[in-house]
Amino acid sequence: MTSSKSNSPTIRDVARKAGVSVATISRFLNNPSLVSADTAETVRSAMNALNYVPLVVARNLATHKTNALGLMLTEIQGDFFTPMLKGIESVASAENYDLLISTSRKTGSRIAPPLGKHNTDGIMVFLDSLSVEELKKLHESDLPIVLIHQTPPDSLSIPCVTIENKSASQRLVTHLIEVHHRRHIGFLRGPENNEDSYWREMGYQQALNNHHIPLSEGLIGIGCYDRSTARKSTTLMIEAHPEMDAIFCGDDESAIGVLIALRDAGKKVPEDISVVGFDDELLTPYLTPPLTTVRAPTEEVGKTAASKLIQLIRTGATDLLTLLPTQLVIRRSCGCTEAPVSLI
Amino acid sequence: MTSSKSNSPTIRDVARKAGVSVATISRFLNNPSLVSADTAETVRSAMNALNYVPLVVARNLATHKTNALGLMLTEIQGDFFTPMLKGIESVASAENYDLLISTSRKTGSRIAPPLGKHNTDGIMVFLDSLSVEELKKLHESDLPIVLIHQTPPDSLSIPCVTIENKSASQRLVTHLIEVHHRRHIGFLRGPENNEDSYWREMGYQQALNNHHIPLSEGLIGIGCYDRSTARKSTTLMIEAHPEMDAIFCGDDESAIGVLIALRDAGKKVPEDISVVGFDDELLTPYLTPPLTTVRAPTEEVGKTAASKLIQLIRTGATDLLTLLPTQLVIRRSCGCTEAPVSLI
DNA sequence: CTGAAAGCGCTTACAG
DNA sequence: CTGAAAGCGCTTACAG
Repeated sequence: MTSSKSNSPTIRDVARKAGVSVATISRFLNNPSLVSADTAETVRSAMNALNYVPLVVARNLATHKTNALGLMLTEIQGDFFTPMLKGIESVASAENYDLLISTSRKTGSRIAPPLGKHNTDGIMVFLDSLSVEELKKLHESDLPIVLIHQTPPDSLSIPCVTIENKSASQRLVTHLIEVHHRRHIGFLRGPENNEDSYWREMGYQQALNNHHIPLSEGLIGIGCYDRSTARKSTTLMIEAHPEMDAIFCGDDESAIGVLIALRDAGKKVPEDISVVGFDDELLTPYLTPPLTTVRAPTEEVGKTAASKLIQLIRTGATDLLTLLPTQLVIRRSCGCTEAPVSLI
Repeated sequence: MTSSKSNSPTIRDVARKAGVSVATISRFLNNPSLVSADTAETVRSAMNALNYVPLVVARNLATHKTNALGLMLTEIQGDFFTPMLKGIESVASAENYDLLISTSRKTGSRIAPPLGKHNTDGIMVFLDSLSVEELKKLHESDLPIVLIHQTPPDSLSIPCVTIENKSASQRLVTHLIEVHHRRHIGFLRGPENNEDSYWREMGYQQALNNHHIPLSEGLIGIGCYDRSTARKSTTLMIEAHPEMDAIFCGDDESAIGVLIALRDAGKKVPEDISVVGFDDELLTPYLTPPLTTVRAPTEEVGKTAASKLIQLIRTGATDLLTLLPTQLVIRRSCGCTEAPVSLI
């Protein structure tokens, strides 16, 4: 016989059964050291007998916490998503936070935004899933926020965790120059305003500069992190610049389009032209030839973002910028001839 | 100046500002038709002026709902995960449910289970992320549950959504027999007790039976939905059964291991031996040769599971079993010689 | 159509 | 170490 209408026992039922006050039950739940050993034992068995589970929403209302972390993204897709979420979930659950996921597509005209102070203790914002205005508004509401793969807009100082793009790109392009003696190296940009792409381009420029190779606008192609744009851009570039002997793709998806365009144009990779990418997507070892690229530590990004957010929630502060290291993955599309790698 | 300590305005603040009672605000929020047009307008502008957002936990406590759907899984990984989650998220958010994700790894000794009545209106359980006992307990607590890719244990009648495995497998094996004239067809099982694998094997048997090909235990190999187990199994099988001229892999991951084992053994695919898989993972078109397989409608599974769960929550009932259709994807590893498919 | 009031199940000063 | 009581911000019969 419980006192509530629903079949779940409440803290009151446990208190009655244990012969103590609800305050004591609450203390036992939140800070067992506050109750005597005897009482603790009584409470424990009463809880077991009733199969009691505290109702989190009641606790949340009383404490003004939600114990939930939010993750905001534009779309659930792509190779990065699974490892990133895996990283986030692992630290969230280790720290006893629920994880709330939301996609920013349809922020239509609902009264409450999908994620905010009302249902979350803090949120992670992936790429530009939120407009600057929305971000500003949330930030001004004092909601703890951590940005992922995107630095904050001008005036806002919001912590950000992302990856090291420039130096890896520079090393990769340097590899093309020094090891494979490429001099006419193209670059395929990512979408407009994409920061990863920006820094990858900076690394590319730096490598060329260091080797006194002049930049050529004609060797910079438009990309969108997608295959078909890359394919078209590549076709145009090789027509205009037949001397091009390497292409650094802003990402692996583009690299796939590039490989196809080159095949169609009768160019051999890597004999005639080197192709390298960025991201190390799962399928890159299976491409023909296997793609030389840069591995981004995406799961680590997820973990770090969640950790920083929790730190921000708990202490009110955390590092403003965390740059996670990336790593060259040399396969064959650059011109190297490794022993065949086992894919298992 | 708000009445609460936190900086967020409460329903009380809005009521004061609008010069009405909190009940009216609440009504406006939940069922605007209950308030007069005039009042509605006043309330609306008061809400806007204060930038009011209802605190969901308070509402949840009052209504005894959480407005959240839970998703329970063993691990965040694999090709299926992203599309499944995408499907789930799309219907959850369309129906205004929050989505809570939890991994069952560390159900250690915490007081509350990660997902349950206390934080969720209902949950989806993927594969065997919950023990039969846990499932039973949750089900007895009257929590709405939908199983994904797994039928309920004996006594429990819990709705389930999964895919059609048997007939697709049968068609695929029939294709090997009728089109490519294979007679010594091996099968690589998935993990013990995996239902998908069980039905795939049934389809395999059925196809053989229909063509009066005797089953041979020696042609059934052990797999675990992973590459290296499949590789080892295959090596053993072809040694013992050099006459084997086709292998139906319980899944695509295994198919990768099989292809490697066959390459190492000097067998040509598909000339000497056909290889087909199941799942249609993203990288299968890039394998050598491109893999013939079966496409599972994973995003659809996610959508359907979420829809059924919501229906169950709202009406108290839904279909006990939903079987989503699958589709053959013929590429080259079976022996077919299609025109090369553009990968864009 | 609207308001006053009780209640949802917790937590947490405040006393003792 | 423990209890009584107020409060968290909503919703919802109950009256009117």
